Amino acid sequence: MARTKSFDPAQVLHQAMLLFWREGFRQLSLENLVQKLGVNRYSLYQTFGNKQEFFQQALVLYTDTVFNRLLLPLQEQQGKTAIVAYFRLLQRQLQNDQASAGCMLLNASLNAGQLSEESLNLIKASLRRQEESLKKALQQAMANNELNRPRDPLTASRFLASQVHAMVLLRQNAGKKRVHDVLEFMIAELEAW
Amino acid sequence: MARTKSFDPAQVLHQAMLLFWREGFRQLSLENLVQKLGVNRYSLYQTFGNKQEFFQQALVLYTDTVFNRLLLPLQEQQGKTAIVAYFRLLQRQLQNDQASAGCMLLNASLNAGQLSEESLNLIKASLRRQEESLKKALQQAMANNELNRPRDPLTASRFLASQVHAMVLLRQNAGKKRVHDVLEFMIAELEAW
DNA sequence: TGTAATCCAGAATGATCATTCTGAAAAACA
DNA sequence: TGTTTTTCAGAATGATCATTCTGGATTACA
Repeated sequence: MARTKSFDPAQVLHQAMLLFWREGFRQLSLENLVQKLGVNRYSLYQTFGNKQEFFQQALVLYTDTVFNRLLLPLQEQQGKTAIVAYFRLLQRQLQNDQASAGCMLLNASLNAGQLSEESLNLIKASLRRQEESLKKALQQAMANNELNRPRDPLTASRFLASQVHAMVLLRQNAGKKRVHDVLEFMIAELEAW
Repeated sequence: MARTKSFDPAQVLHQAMLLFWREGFRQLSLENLVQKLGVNRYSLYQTFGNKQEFFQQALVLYTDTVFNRLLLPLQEQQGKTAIVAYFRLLQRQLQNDQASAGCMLLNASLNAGQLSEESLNLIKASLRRQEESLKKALQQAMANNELNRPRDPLTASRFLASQVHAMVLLRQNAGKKRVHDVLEFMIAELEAW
């Protein structure tokens, strides 16, 4: 009866996610998407909806496969160990080439005016989850007497989240080596907490 | 002989700088500039050149009046005192309403693809100057034995510059109070160096 | 092999953008 | 007051964008 799709939607969405991640919603034109994905314009509309909806699906995929995966050490380990493991995993991820595109969530939130309400909500929820995970680990660390001096867990978790954002931002403007050195420095500071 | 301009170019450039700072090069259309500046389209072209050149002049103005002014404590004071004074001045500046637009240089560097080579050079030079100023102050601090343990001045200066960027970025996504608390936390950490 | 559904390429549409043009209004100075 | 230069408002131009349309090509199944 029906002709089959000549492309795999999941694979195309993954490629589109990498493109949206690097170029941003507004900068990446549909013309570019058609060319770089090798998929017909109209097929993209039929499969993924309009550009906003397409971006939203890419954002969800990014959150699931990149952002949340990075948070795993904070859920699998305890206290200060978990926090250091989180930064170590970040260190490894930032050495990937695609990390030079920064964080898709942060990039998107800086261009909030272009996004749908739905996308903004997803971004906010993800960043809050990051902060919450850090706060929980910090509370454990303090309960275990793992810190040299007491710190307010809420403010400290926001501080640490900011540190992560700073490293991701640095990766967008600088080379791998500089990021590696600064992040090692940061981990050393954290070990001395 | 000639009719006089009905606007003050310096004042208009200042307003344009605030707009470019908040909206970014691409997002801010000439249509918007004409409306919000209250100056005729053609007059803008005659006075400031095309959009790229207009943006470049706004960028220079920002660097002179905002970015470099923030670096003054690092040149006027010595060692650790200078660094803390720098963060304290940052704290004050970030409480201004216009600070919710973040840093024009960082915003621009994240959309590097849209900018002229000239603008990119100005941004790079400014960020390097920030790093250099911090490094000099750190070297003084270490020479004066003001730090509890030794740190590599180059990496530490890059770390501190990243801290500043993180606070500016945070200000774009969060309210004044949260920024204030996290920055106070950061200064307390720095005092314990 | 015929048919029916879906795919696809490129053109068409309408919006927005940066830039330039045109022609009339304004104002400084003689 | 008249001349001359610049200002200014809005239209014109040409590019790019998201989205939709059209008409033929493709392919699964009967």
